[in-house]
Amino acid sequence: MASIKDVAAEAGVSVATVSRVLNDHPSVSADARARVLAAVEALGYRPNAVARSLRTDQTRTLGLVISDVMNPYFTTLARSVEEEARALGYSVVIGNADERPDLQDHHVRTLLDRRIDGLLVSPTDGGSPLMLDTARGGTPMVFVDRWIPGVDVPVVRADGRAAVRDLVSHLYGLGHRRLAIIAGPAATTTGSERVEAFREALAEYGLPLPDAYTGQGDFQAESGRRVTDAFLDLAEPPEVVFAADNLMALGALDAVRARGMRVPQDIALAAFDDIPWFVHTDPPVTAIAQPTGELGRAAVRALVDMIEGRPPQSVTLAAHLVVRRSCGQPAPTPSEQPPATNRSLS
Amino acid sequence: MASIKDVAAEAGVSVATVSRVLNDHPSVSADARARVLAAVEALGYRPNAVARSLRTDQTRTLGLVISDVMNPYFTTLARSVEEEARALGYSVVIGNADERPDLQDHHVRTLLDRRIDGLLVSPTDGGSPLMLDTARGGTPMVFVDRWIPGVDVPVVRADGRAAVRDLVSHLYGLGHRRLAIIAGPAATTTGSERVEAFREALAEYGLPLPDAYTGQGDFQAESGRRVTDAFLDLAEPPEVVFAADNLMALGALDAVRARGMRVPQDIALAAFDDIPWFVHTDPPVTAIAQPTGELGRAAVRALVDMIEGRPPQSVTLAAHLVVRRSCGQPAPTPSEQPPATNRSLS
DNA sequence: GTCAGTCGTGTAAACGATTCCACACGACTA
DNA sequence: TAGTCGTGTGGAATCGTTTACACGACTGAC
Repeated sequence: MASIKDVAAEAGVSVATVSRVLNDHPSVSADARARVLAAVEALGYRPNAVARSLRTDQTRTLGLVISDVMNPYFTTLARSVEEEARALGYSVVIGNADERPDLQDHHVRTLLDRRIDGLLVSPTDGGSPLMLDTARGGTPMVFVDRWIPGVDVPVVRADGRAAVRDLVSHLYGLGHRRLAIIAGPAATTTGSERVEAFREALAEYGLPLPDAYTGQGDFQAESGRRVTDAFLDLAEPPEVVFAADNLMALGALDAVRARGMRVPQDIALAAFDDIPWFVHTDPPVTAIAQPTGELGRAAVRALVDMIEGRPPQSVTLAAHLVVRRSCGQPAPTPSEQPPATNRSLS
Repeated sequence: MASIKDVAAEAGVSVATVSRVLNDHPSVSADARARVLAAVEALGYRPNAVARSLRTDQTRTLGLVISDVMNPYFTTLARSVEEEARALGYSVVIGNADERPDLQDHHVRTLLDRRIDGLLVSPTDGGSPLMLDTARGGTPMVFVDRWIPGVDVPVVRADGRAAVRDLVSHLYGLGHRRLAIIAGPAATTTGSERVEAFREALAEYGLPLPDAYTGQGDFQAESGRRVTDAFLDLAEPPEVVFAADNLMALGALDAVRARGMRVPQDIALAAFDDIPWFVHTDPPVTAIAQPTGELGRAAVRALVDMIEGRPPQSVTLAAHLVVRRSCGQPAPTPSEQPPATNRSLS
């Protein structure tokens, strides 16, 4: 593969001049510029990004460590992150932690070794030593969706508090009184916050949230299945199950179906995180939708601000309730017609 | 950030010795090794992968260019690719082409500039000049899922021919005679092959595939919606719509629902690519399942073989039909109980 | 006609690693 | 005792860039 030296030789100039042309530095004669450009064309030369990064100490690359690629929420997030980064002249390297702290650390370490310019993380846990060191250690870093308390890093996230209150109000209005939740890992902020918001909202209606009605999940489908099974085995099962993410909702749906029971007749279901498929499940699932695309874009902007020496902004956006039929109410058909299935949620 | 020089100074040895310890080269005394390791520990030193890559001319990184991150099929593929690559000591950088040839080229170029060791591609089109040059130009490359005919690059893919025949047989058995297909872009192999297989299977049953019944989609939900709408507007609409991928099936579902019609009573639906959500849609969707995970793993193995100088193997695996209720038959309930929603399809 | 300032260019020093080569030092062997 | 060999080590070149610095040629002001 042709190097800058070959181009210099071909154009009859020094490598410095070639480099100047490539980075369009002003002081290059029109003649030299033309010759270099011709040589570049002739040789099909492309600058070696590795060498360039070594010299300039910047890679124009952002790392994004997400908790689970199989989760449509994170997939949407990744997509918007890449889009915004590309618009800003950066590329993105994604690491999938699969909700495993060890894998998360693996990716963070690999990305750091690669000398990425900045890191976007949606932590799977309360923060490994590596993560904490990285945050303190000067690497530009932004938390997105989930964050780690006590660490001085900008956070871009959605606040679901109001939407959860709306959900509880909706459920209460339908006559439900025994409400259960499938929580995410307590070590994640989204895991604990959603339970907290749910508990507070219930309290406003004078409803309790007994321990038996808070199942511990891990944001993956299997755990939703397991927890729902346990709920269904109770002497007095809940009337509603609220899954703290869409994958656990899917698991819950599995568990209910496996018993030959029906949603919402036998048990109601709601989920955090709306996704296109929820429109077409049986029944369509009532969910809390996050402005995922905007979250991703805002996170990239904050990170790039940090990298380029501008003060970064933490951002909190509102989530909102989307009512469908999984909690018992007939769908308000007009609003449910043909929502743009794919992109509309972002 | 500490460099190898700092470590050398701290340990009181030369950088050469540090490097030898790091790459566990045999000829280093136990004493020197211990001192270096201690210095590494003390300084929290991590080798700079950029510098290392420049010198060794390898990045231990694979590029994966997929057609659409929002498509669960590719998401599953990406996951298995990363897993296998990690097991083999490589990392993966994903580029999402969003079914756009220009974006695909953008990612290929970026990855090449980064000097990745090898490229895994699922091409969105018939091959841009860049793609063709890259393939011929000696960069280790493997096509996965889709490929470009006439290019001498190993291909790892699934053959859906038999499964499509099974599907048509299933549909014929249910009494359906007017079958339509939402095709993918003709420039992609999966786009044209699936139509071909469908047409051949129909021929075996003496059924035609009129032009009016072959709609042109682009593997995205919106096109499925549009094509289905057109089908439904025909004087004699088809009895079955077969979508060449899961996203277009989702769009088809949208279109049908928007008219207040029902699947399968008013029109039947089947899809290529099975995904966990199809179990829970209304109705559960009959689909052709690919061994996606195995595809990803085989592709990585082929690519790494190529990179490391071993002869790579093209691989073709079989897809199979999964019957659910969207074509009219009551589900064979036992097999449909609680299939592991998330991982089982890979 | 001299001097200061531009302008375009090239030389060479980095960046942080790996690795070839030479060499010092003991321990053998002859 | 002298020569040979093996072992561990360091010096220095190298990978492909960018960029500080120096330099020669020209311009315009005095």
